[in-house]
Amino acid sequence: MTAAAESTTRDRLVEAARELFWDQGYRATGIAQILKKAEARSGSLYHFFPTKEDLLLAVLEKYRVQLRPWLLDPIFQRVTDPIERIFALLDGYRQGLILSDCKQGCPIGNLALEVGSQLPAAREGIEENFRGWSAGVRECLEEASGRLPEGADLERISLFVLTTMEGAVMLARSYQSLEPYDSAVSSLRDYFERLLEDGSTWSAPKPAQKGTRR
Amino acid sequence: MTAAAESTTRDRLVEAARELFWDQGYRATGIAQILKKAEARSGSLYHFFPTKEDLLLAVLEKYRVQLRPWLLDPIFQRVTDPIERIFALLDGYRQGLILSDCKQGCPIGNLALEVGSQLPAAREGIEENFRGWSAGVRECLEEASGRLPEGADLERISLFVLTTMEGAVMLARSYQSLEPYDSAVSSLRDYFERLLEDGSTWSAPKPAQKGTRR
DNA sequence: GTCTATAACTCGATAGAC
DNA sequence: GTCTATCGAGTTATAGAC
Repeated sequence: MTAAAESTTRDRLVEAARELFWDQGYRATGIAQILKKAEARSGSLYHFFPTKEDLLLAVLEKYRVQLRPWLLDPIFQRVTDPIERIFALLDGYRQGLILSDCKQGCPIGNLALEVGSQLPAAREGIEENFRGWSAGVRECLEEASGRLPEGADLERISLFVLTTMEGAVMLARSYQSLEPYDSAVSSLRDYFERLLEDGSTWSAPKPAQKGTRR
Repeated sequence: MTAAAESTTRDRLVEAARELFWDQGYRATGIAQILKKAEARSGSLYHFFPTKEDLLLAVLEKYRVQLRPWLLDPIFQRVTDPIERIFALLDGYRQGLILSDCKQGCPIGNLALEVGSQLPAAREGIEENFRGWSAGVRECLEEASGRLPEGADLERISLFVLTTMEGAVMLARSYQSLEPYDSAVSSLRDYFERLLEDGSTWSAPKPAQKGTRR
């Protein structure tokens, strides 16, 4: 096993499964479809993954490992203000909705509702992903803690950001519209402004997105 | 019709499908399973519903029709304060999580992520259900509008409540714990308290707030 | 590790008698 | 409107050669 970047059969299988599970869901994706996309044969797949569920676990592990380098780090590098980092993260999901015409949402959230209650090992992988995501938000909050009310429950707020994102993505997909997403983010922004106003020098909120505002 | 509700085959099929879709999801539920639970044969099912998707649409229609008499009205009757009605509604979902050991969530939310992007007719039924739910919340907000900041965007807040509920249920199931649910509801409560105690005008995010004093 | 072939089963849906 | 019988396709997974 070298550290080189050549795509192994295993990698192609996991990546193909990742994309298809995201597009169609876990059950709606057949093994045959994964094999075709990965340009592999069933013998290879079952050599690496005894069952389809094991493949799902590998997908969740990939998400977990790539969370920082692929999702958080690029945003944290581009945006410096810790609070704006949170909203930049949310804007990333907004871009995903735009690119998919509001059809694709959060891959972890999809799996959470589809298989989270039925496949215990997968549920754990999902929980780990959520914990990693909210930990990223929490770091932002800690950096901005001076501007937040003293004693603010940062863990609670970071969970609230995740809650809002997942709920908002669900509604955007269900309404086939960005409106409920923008609406929810605006509400979250409003909440943050009311939090920040409490103690602080924080001023001039950025012109977020043009949601449904009256 | 006697007072004792005699269940028609059609009703039993829809109810069996509703429960199974809620428990297991749409794809994970087989026709055979539905037939067994409903004590019916495939000839009957396909007499009423040409496809499995048509059965799903009937389930969504049932949810839509029963939303007020089964979900909203009992709560509105029991709780009078309009803001507390909203939190009583959220507490109802909490009870559902407790009863199912955090395994069952919102049946509409589940279907939204599983089939919302793939079955357009089902997506419409899901959207209708969400609209009905948030309209119920909106009525509460209108009743409490005197206590909210002037010009508050009630539509946006009602969508935010729905967003929070759906996101919170997802996290509770994923964490197998009520904690993230309670956490999110606490955050929403905090938001409402900040809105309610704000006697001044709606301070929703504005491009440039200048000299806003409270 | 990868290949082909296929087992064993379930799926949604249909046909036609009654 | 309900019954039995079943179709054809699709499913996950396996066997065994290379």
